[in-house]
Amino acid sequence: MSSGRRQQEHSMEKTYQPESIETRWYQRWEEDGRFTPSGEGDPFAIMIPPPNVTGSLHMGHAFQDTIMDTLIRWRRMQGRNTLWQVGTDHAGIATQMLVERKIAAEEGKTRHDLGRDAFIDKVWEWKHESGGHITRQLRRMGASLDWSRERFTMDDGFYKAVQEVFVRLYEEDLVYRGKRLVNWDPTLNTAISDLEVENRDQQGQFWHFRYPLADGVTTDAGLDHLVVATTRPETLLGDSAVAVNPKDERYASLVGKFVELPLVGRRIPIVADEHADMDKGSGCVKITPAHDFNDYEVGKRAGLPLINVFSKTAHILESAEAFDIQGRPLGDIDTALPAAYAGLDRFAARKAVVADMDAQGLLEKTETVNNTLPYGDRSGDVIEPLLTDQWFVAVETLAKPAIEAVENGDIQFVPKNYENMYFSWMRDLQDWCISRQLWWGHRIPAWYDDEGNVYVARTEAEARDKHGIASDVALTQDEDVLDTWFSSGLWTFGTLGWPEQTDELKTFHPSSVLVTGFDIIFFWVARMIMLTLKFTDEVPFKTVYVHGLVRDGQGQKMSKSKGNVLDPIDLIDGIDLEALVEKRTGNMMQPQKAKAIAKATRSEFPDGIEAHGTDALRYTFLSQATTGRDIKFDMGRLDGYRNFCNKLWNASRYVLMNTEGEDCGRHGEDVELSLADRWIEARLTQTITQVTRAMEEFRFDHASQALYDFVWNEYCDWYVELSKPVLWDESASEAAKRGTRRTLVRVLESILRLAHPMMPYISEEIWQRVAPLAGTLEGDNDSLMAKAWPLADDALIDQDAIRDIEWLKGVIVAVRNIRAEMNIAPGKPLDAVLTKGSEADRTRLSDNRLFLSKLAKLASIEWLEDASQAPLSATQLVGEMEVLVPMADLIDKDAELARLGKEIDKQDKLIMGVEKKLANEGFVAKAPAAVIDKERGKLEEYQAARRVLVEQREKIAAL
RNA sequence: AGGACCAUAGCUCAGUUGGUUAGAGCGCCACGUUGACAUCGUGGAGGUCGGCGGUUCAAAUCCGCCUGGUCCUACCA
Repeated sequence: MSSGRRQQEHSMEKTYQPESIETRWYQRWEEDGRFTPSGEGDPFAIMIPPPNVTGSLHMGHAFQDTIMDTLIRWRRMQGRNTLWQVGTDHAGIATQMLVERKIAAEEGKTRHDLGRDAFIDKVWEWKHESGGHITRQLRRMGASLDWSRERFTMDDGFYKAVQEVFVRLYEEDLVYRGKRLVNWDPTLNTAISDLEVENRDQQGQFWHFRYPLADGVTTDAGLDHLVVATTRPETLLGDSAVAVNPKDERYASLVGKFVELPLVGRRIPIVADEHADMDKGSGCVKITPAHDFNDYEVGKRAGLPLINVFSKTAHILESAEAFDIQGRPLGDIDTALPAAYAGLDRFAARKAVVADMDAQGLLEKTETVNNTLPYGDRSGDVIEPLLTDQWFVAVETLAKPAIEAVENGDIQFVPKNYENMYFSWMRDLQDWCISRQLWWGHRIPAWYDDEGNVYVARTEAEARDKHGIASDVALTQDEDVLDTWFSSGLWTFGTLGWPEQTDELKTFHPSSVLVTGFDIIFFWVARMIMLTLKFTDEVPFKTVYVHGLVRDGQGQKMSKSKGNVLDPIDLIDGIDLEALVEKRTGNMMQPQKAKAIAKATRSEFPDGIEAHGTDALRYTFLSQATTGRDIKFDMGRLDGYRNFCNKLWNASRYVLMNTEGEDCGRHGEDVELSLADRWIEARLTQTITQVTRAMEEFRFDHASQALYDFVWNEYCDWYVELSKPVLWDESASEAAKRGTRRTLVRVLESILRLAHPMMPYISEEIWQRVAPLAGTLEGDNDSLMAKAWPLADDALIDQDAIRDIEWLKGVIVAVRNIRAEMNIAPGKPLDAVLTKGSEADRTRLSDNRLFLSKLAKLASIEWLEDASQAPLSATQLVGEMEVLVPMADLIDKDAELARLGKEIDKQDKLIMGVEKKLANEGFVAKAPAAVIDKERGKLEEYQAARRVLVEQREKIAAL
């Protein structure tokens, strides 16, 4: 039998020590192949949003992975054929930049120094070196991912899938190439998508320029010029018109006339276009179709030439380039630019243009305005709209079914309001620019001959074959790579072997749930839906669970520059203060902030961060996982759930100490179940129902809360205490002891099952010790992971037991209250008397005498038939019944009178409230009978309580 | 400018279809080392549910307006 792995310490540490068990269990599960699909049951699949291959785990990942793992473990226990697909993303720009920085630092070289092939080799090298980092961290989180199926968005299979999709889209005219205005990052020298642009507010200058009218024309007001305003004077060089609103009578006579473009001397027309806003400035606007998205549209409508004046690095060209709206070069336009500007970068050119306009008396005025500027979210550089050759996906036909899939409920968002966000974006979708001028990524499968003809095919050979191109004709492949989201858009089916029709694809697609952040709905979710519907005729997933951002305790976004980043691994393992400060201040982009960050860190974490263990971290995330809103990570809760782990651990210690080596009735021996036994089974059943329902509704906060309450407030606080008198009292029968041991063990075993999806490590560790006693361990290598999720059997809900225990608790709490109020030592044995109760109360007393005296620390407890015989006592009410602790000599008369007065006032208020309600005719006439009865019941209850207090007051006053 | 979400105890948050004496954890106060646990136990204090108005017999809950906050989209020539 016991292979070394089965052997365990039989004694448990006094406090829970997560670090000693977590890694061990993860390795064991992985070795035993417990993360692979069982092949039985209904399929349940989650595809992990692939993290950047060279990244490291941040709080957002940890949160997201906890939710996915909880869902996966839960469904696995329910007997589903469960796949959690793992993989990483090549993350084009991010990874390329990272490696570029690395070789700049280490070798002082740029990627151009190395050349494309050598550079890409370096990236692969880096991938192999660092790619395991995040997957190791995922393992620390306990994520039960199927590592045997790990994928990468640039592995061979994905390469095939990407080529296939691109080629098929091209063949259906859904991918096209064209010279279009795109968001251009002059630092990275690549196009980026709208989504990668971050708009930032700032103050800018607003220059008003005079554009002289040509041919001696004057305005109605008699001026020889028009005034246009701009925040980007350098684009003047590329103006191809001035627009006025067609309804603007001031300029009606000028439409069709010309202005002479200052500095350049080009004659440009005055056109009428709705884009010009009559109420803004002069009502005239300069039109630069090659450098502004709105102007591009005006240019399209008015048939204007596109005049590009920028290089790819946003420097002024020696002479401009002119194209028509289709991107064809135009020969008949004067493209000369003033030599003085050639080679200036855009900001220097701006200064120069302003200065020159001013010098010529053409600068009417300068204002300071607030405006927003587009920045590249990777480079931080100002984005320039630039005319370049790019590949696009025509999204209109793809968007339609993608919208319908959500409309008709094939895909559901949780929470639902994100559907609106999705619709509003999808209804107004621009064609998706998918080419990037990068080296790291899927190279576009298009080849060109010397004449510039393009051939799209899966391989060069196929291109030659298909188009009959002789082998002596040189073909060169497109230099560009595809947007990372193009390949990750294929994630749900690409990971399952598409384009092959694999068994996995048939079994696990569509996947069940996508767990993702709202910030990625446009980037990823929408594109996945479009591409997946197109190529599989299936939705990629049935449910999208959208979670919020993990922020710090103050609600700030976590960022390196703010110095408020928490590393999930540090929360698990702990970190000392110096290491934490170093981590937060080392290697900063803005070193001047280091001092303040170090100070803030020292004050927030004077002793560093203690180890909390993975389960406590997971539980914290789950308890804070309110759907769809950001979470402020609460260190206090993390401590609290670490304590919860310890509580569970110690309750288990108690159970083991009292059951190991004892008869727990696991072979069907006779048992006698106590009231407490029946009660805890009933409450367990209710808890199973609650937790299961919460999981079904994705309310992990409710699930974790229900379990926490049950474990701490019911099982530990009451049931364990109630088990002690039975186990430790000599008079209890063997059958009763056996019944209690069996219940202790069985309920704990069920608790561990309920806890497992949320807290996999501690539950497994304890389960291994408890399962033999419960008789649920099957074989040496058994695991809680493989056990069934508990089913609620409503027949076990014994309402009488629940009522009786509530009564018992009531009496015990009443005595404790008396102790506290009278300032009596907790350990001092008291005599108690019950009176004014019903027959049922009397029976309960005789049935529970033992429990009452033990838990309330009573020397005696008696039933008094005639309440008028009661000695002077401290009194508490349990329903109608009074709990009395005789104590004539101990009462502080004045203090007690004051206290009773306050209590009576309190009851008076309650009584008045209810009486008022009942006196309200509208209420009596319209409220449902049940509500009215309830109010009447309350009234009686309050009045009874008041009577007791008044009697008591009279007695004491008479002393 | 349009839209979304949020505002409940000192802090972080629950509060299902309107009917509770409005809850939990942490923190705070008092007492306490009884044989699972001081990462603990017992008891307690603390909220006019952001403001105003409306619907209703009844509003933390539904509606409108306002204030404050977070975010998204668009625009800023």
